[in-house]
Amino acid sequence: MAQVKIRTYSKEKQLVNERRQQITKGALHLFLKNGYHQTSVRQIAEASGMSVGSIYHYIGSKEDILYLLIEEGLEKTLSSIRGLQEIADPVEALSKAVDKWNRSIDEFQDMTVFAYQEMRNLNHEMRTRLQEIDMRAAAIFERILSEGVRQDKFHVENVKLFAHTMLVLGHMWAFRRWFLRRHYTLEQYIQLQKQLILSAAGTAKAQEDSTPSKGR
Amino acid sequence: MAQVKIRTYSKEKQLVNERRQQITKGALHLFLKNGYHQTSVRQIAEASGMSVGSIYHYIGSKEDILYLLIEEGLEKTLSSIRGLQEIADPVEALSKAVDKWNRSIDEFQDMTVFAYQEMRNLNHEMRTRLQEIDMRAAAIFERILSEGVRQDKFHVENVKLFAHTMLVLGHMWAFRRWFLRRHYTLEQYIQLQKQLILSAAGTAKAQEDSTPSKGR
Amino acid sequence: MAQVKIRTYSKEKQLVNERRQQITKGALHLFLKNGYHQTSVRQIAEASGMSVGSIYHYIGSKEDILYLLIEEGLEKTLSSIRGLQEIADPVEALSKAVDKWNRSIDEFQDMTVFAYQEMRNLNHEMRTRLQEIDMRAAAIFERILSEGVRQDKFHVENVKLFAHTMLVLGHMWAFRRWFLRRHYTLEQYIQLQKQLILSAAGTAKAQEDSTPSKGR
Amino acid sequence: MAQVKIRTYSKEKQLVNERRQQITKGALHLFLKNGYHQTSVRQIAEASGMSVGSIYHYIGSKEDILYLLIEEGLEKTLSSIRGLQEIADPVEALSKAVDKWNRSIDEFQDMTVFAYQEMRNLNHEMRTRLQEIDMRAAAIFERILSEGVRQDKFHVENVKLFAHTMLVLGHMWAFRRWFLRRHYTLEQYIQLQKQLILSAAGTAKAQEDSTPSKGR
DNA sequence: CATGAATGAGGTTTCATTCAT
DNA sequence: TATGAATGAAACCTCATTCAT
Repeated sequence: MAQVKIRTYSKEKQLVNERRQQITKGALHLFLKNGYHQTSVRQIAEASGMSVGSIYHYIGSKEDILYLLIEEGLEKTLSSIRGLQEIADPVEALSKAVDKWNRSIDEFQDMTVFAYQEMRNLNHEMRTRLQEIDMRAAAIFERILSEGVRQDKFHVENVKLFAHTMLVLGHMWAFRRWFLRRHYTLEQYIQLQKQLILSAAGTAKAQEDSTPSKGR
Repeated sequence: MAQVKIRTYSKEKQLVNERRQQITKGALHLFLKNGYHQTSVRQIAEASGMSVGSIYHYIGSKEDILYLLIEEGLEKTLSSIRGLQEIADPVEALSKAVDKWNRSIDEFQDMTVFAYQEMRNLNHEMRTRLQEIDMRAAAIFERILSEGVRQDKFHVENVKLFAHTMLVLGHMWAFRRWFLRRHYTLEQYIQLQKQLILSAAGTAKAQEDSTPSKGR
Repeated sequence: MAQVKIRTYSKEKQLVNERRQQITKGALHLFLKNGYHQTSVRQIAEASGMSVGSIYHYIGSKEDILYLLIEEGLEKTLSSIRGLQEIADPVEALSKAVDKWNRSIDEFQDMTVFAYQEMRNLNHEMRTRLQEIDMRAAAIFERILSEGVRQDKFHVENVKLFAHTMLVLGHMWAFRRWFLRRHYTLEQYIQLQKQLILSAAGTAKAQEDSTPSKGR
Repeated sequence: MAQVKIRTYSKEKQLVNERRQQITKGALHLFLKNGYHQTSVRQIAEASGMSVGSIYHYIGSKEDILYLLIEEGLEKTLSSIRGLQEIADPVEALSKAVDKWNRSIDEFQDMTVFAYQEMRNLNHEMRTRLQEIDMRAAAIFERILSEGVRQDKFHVENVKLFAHTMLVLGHMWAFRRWFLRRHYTLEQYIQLQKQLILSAAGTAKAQEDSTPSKGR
């Protein structure tokens, strides 16, 4: 749970945050386009309108940039499903969760794929910290599912695994886009995954839902 | 569908294949452990008992090694589920497919994760070629599912997507092992995913299966 | 003989001296531990509780800090033997001089070694200025020796060289400590060098001195 | 006593030695003129007619170059006094030893000063290894002195320290050349140090020697 | 007087690939 | 066929110094 410490020579928190934003903003496009290793710090400097020296004034290493970028991406993705566990009806909550989650992944699809690919370049501590963010997303799904099970609306044997599976089915939209985009629109994908998830959760809703749309 | 052409200065097909095997075998461990970019051709040469010069005699670039390695890995993973579409009973076939697929992923988990992470370093043609292999795996699931739907054993709206989802749920065991291994054994995972898939497929079997085991 | 001029933007001599003291005090430990080149101005700023900007307010360059530091060190080392030429008996004076000199070197051994190693990084003028300090130490020995020769107590052909040799034999305790400390205590070293010097100076005292102690 | 291992990608010992010679030869002038830190590997590459890449084919780091250079210098300096302990007459042997040693130092004076200054930039193992070479020189002096003491020609209380002192008095000619060259020729210096050493060694020879020459 | 953000040249080292042997 | 020496561009990162505030 301990925060990842990133070296900076500045003591002004405000400025540090600003500049780091500037750096990650500049790096984002380059990283997504060319990958972490194929992007040089000089390029990042140029793209973010700073000098190389200044960059190292606010971060300790190139790795730190990668970390900050992914962290920010995960947090953003996560924020879309915050508060969904407050919805009273579990079926509705789950349905909305799938919806929001998939749209969020769609919005940050590049980032999502990127995270899968480049997280290996982070040290253990950083990776652990990012996995924690991931687990916070799972926890939201988990609570919805648990409530549904308690209300006997869902029949899910292992809530934790089910939650993670939902997470991954969202990610799938991003990392298998080379296939999915050829066959489905986001709307269709959401619709279909919703059915799959609800029916796997053993709810009657799944059947009703399946009639209208006709996939492709 | 066109084959990826890899440069070689040798004309003896037999020898070329042998040497390429030798190269990928040497590279495998290094790539999995340190990643593609962190592995140098010199290291690969050492590990495979060849000289750097010889390596470039049989391949055209470092990228080619990456390609060969992943291709081989995917083929191996795929081969575990070959022939399953021959099974008459779709429910049994699907159940077996999930079983085999997950065990196969488990066996090649490093390779699976690696493929997710490093495929970005391949050029378009190579990536396309590897995706085709992937689709062949999906096709097997697809045929099983289609047959089940035809026999009215499964109620799956979109067979293609369902097949891909099954693929990904297998991969998930590899790329989320940091989480899954802490909570489940492979057996438990297979059991639980089988239930999820069968129940999502709308088969009665799912309910029966769920009663005995109690997850964790 | 001209003083080395060091740039400052301040006109208050008092303050300049104070701040320079502060700087060299902060730099001392770092320079001795990590060397001149391996120490950054930022580190010095931190260690001396000043900002980088302030440092450059009172000195002109990093080189200046090196100069001030060594100058101060040499002056301190020198001050231990000041006034010894006043002693009437040349034999006693010489003996005391060796004693004091070696103890002084021992006290500032890190500084002594450091001066040998890093003086090369100073410009010609600075180096010359520091060599003058060195010669003042030699001059003290020289006067003692000359007086001894005049009184026919010493038989030294070249007084100047002998004086410098005495200086160096003191330094030796510092820059060969990796060897000397393994075999001798400071007391033993002083005792033995005293004998060597007195006997080289052709005094009878040397023989007497050599009998009691048995070195090691 | 263990050899310092220096990385190389070549297995041909002959070639490695040749190229390392080439490197150190190129570095020598630059190091002596500008110092270790002020010399870049790029400069060394140019000076030695190799590419930067090639340099790193034969050494592991810049530090290694420094080590090789100093080692070679010390060995050369040492070789001048090899075999002197074979001389039967200790007085003659010692006299010759001082002579040879000082001339050797004179020949390699830049290297000698350089070694004093830059050895701090080597790691512990390397430094230790170089000190061993130093001790081999001392051992030669030691054996001569011991033999003289056995024959009652010398009266030296601590032979080991005396030997080291002789070493240092030689070095002194190099690192105090800024002073010594102004006042003495090498011949004079040798003459005077010979007297000092012989008289400190308590031999009658010293007195005889002192009469003819008149120093300056 | 005091600060510390900003700079950009330059440091060491690595590496995929070629080519003469 | 096989070798591995050679290359040189480019990687990440540091640092003394300045100057606007």
